[in-house]
Amino acid sequence: MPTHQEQEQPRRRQARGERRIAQLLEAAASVFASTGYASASTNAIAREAGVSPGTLYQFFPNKEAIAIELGQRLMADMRTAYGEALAPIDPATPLEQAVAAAVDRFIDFNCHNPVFFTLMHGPDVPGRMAEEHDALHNTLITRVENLLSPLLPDRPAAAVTRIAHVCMALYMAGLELVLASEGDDREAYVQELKDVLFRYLDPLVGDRLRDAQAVSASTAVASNATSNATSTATP
Amino acid sequence: MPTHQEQEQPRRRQARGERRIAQLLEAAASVFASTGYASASTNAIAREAGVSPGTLYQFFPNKEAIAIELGQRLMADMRTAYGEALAPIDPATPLEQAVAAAVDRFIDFNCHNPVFFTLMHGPDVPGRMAEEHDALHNTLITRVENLLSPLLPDRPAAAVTRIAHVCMALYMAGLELVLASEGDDREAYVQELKDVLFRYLDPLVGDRLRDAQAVSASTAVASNATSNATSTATP
DNA sequence: TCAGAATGCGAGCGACGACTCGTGTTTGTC
DNA sequence: GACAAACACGAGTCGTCGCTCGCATTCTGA
Repeated sequence: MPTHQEQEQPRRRQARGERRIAQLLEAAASVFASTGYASASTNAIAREAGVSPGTLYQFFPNKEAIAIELGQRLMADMRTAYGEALAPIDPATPLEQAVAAAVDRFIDFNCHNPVFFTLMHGPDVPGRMAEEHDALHNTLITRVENLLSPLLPDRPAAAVTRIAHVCMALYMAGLELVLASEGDDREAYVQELKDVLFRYLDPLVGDRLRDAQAVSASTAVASNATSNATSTATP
Repeated sequence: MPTHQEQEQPRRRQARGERRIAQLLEAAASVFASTGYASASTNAIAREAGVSPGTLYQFFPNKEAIAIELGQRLMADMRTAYGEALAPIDPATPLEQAVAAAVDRFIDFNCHNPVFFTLMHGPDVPGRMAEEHDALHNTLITRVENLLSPLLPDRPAAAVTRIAHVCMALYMAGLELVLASEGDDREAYVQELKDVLFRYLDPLVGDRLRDAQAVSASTAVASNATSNATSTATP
């Protein structure tokens, strides 16, 4: 009597199949990003990928599984892309630079993967998709908490959590503006987002890091940042 | 030859009909708020209102028209509720209080009309609904611009517009957090939102208002209603 | 070489939702 | 009371969408 495995055994995929899966996920990313999850039809995804509806269901049991798999791959990409960006909290670097660096990385990732924002922000996520959504959100919240807690040693945990939620919400709001604009406007919005986060957090951090920030404190108010646009990669 | 009116003439409504319309709009508000616009079915709205699907279509040509009418009534409500809250920019009151008052009013309205946020924020708005959506958004943006422009006389118009967009985005983000929480948490988030907006705007307003407040600014500005800020404001 | 698995197709099924239509009831007006 | 218009009903139509099924084609391993 063989082992009766009720779960689906992972059917052996050929190289062709893996290619199709990548193709389908890319198509799904495109369709999701342009029309949202709920409005995206599986037929449209299959058409975008250049295959038949039946072929799509050879690799995914249902529409939700496509979004789940896509979300997981995006999370993996994000971890490898800048997983270490949030982890180390260097108390030596001034807050303004830390915020700017974090924002730059996040924005960069989301500009290259616009689906991510759609899946994170879309309210039209049924069933198990919502769990994935929440899990992802909570992961990010926890990260921000870990980043903030050394800077806010005096606050109760609930306050730190709340501040983390506010930071996430502010970031998502700014990201929406950034993704909706282009060119110089986009860079300007990025700068505004940095300003918002920095000015929000700076008074909370208090006098702890005040001395380290003394270098660039005076330039914060009067700077007009519309001219220099060469945002080269900072080493 | 009689006047061939291709457009639908407004059929004479009885009192019963007006009551039904209000009933249906209330039901639609409930269903939209709980499930979103796209996921809401007209049958569910009719059921919520306690009427048949056919009755619903006696008063609205289609699903979109329900949302349109609902949005227009909400806008009217908002205008009467605190239409004057944004209009007068009293330069004597400190920025912090002005921001707090505006936030309190907006939050209050949205807590009593949760549909408003759904219709404003939902990405699932097809066809003509999007126009209405944009129109409403632009109206609010313009209001914020008019509020800000006297405070930012030195900035170019594009910068003021951008700042207004940022303020709106920040407000919407904060509102989402507020609506998702309850009790003390909700009040705490309201306070955070006020802090965010104030800290963002305060450095922008800069030393201009600081002087004006010390001098107890001349009330000459308060009388003009829609003066399109002639950028050469003589200090 | 060849059995069997993986891949691919696309017409079609079942469910659901926006909307209609024929019919009956209530209301305003003469 | 009579007539028309407004109101109300709910079973039914039509289109869409997620998903299936039978069958053809390609690949793998022995």
